This record gives sequence, C-alpha cells and structure tokens, in this order.
Amino acid sequence: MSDSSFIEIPLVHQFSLSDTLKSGQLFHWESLELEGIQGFAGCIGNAAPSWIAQPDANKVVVLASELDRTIRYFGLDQDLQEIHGTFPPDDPVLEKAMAYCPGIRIARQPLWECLATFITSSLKQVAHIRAISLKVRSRFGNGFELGGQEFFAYPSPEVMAGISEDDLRACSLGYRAKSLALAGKAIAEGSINLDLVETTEDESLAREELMKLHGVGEKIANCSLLFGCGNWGAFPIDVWIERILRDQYRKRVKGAKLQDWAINYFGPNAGYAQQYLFHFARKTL
DNA sequence: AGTCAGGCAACGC
DNA sequence: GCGTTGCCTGAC
Repeated sequence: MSDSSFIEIPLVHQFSLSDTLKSGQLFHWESLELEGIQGFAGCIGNAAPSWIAQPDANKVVVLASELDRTIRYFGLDQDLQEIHGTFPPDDPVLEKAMAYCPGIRIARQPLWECLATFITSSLKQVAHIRAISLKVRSRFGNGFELGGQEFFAYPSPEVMAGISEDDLRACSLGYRAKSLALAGKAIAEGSINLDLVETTEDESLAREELMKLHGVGEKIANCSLLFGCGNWGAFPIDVWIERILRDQYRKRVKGAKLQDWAINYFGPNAGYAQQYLFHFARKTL
C-alpha cells in the first residue's frame, strides 16, 4: 500500500478518535497499524473496511478509498459550534462533562447494524457487547482483509433472518438471541420498515416503528435514532444518565417524566449533550 | 456462591 | 400508569 492511499482530513473543530470510540456507541473498531501509523479499522455497512488514525490532536488520516464514508461516519463534517449553541446556558455539570471529553462526536452508523448491536447490548457491559459483536460478525458477516488482519461486516437482515436462534445463542447472546433473530425476520420481510424510520420527519412515528420489535424498548429505540438516524434530539436514558440526572441535576422523577424534562431542558440536540454526560459519568463518577 | 451489569416484556395491582 | 420479576452470560 503506497503513501498516497492515505488522506489527511482538515479538522475544523476538536476531535478525539479515542474518546469517540470509547464513548459507548461503537463496538467493533479494532486497533490496526498501517505503514507505521497506529489507527483503528472496522467495516461501515457492507463496504470494505475503513481505517482512521489520529497521530496527533490536529491530524486525522483515513484511507483515501473510504474517505467520504469515514468522514460521514465519524461526524467529521459536523458543526460543533452550532450544536453546542443550542445547549442550555450556565450549566456547570454539562460544561464540566464537555471539558472532560470535548472531542467526542456522535457517529452516524448504518441504522440496521446500530439497531442490531443495541438489541444485543441489553444488560451487558461494553466488553461483552464487543465480544458478541465480533462473534456475530465473524460467524455470519462478509469477511475482508486489511493490513494482514481480517474484518467483518455486520450480517444483513436477510442473512440474520436465515440464522436459527440456537446458532445465535452460540454467540453468547442468551435471551437476546430471540430478539435479534426476530428483528432480522421482521425487517427482511418488511413488517418493520427501517427506511421509514430513517426518513420520516415524525420522531414519534419512527420510535413507535422501532418499538414494535421484540426486545426494543424506549432506550434501544432512542439509541437507534441518535446513533443510526442522526436524530440528535433523541435522548436515551440508561442507568448512567439516570444516575447523573438524579445526583447532579437533582431530578427525582423517572421514566417518561424524566425523558420529557431532559428533552425540554437540553433542547434540539439533547442527545449530543447526553453523549458528553454519559462518557463523563461512566469514566469519573 | 452470590451478586450484578449500559434493558425488556409480562404480569400484578 | 406504576412497581416487580425473570431472563443468558461473564466478571468480580
């Protein structure tokens, strides 16, 4: 591979590849050194693997062949100032969280692999989610070679629909195997329409469509909207966010009431604010 | 050995 | 509507 296969991306705003990869939205990127540069590689959708590295804070390089895909996926084209401008003013907790990890971006994952991965995340820790993702990809997804390592795309809904629940259970999925198998079938046969979820302007319609799936509740639906549909207004509440809203923001309510408060308080990019709070809470509290 | 995780559905009230 | 309980698995 020649030097010309890399392209350096001009950074307009702060970016931290490492924080973004560790912020609980992406679970399949693996460290890979190419031509002496330490980076990370992974498949985006069904395409050949992408690779990205950040040799120093202001320098990001990617594979030229996957340039546009990688920029879009990691949100390197996003206008952070505009997003931050919609956050509530004078919020010391959010300011502290943003100062802790100012380079986090919300990725734009292909919706199906995002949804499927979060279906498998229920009541699991990050290391488990990574292990499950790797097993599902390597057993059932298309394989590619890059830099002497093998990488796998996430199996399509059609492929997933053809896998038995027992074969999925062999990927350490436990009771989540049923949900994943059913989701593949529902999407492959068209009873759940992911194109609608992705394109509709009606957020509640999109959320309801996702929640028709067995194993998809409020939290996983919101993760899919936020990380898979670019809907930065969606605000997933997991135990970490619930904890920080309770302890730092002194909110005593739960469930739908907490959700309503957060959407209203954090504004149109509430989900983006959530990502800073989440990473901050998980790493420091 | 028991407990507990980045949730959900089913069931009880 | 609200609160409780079981669920696969792996890590401590």
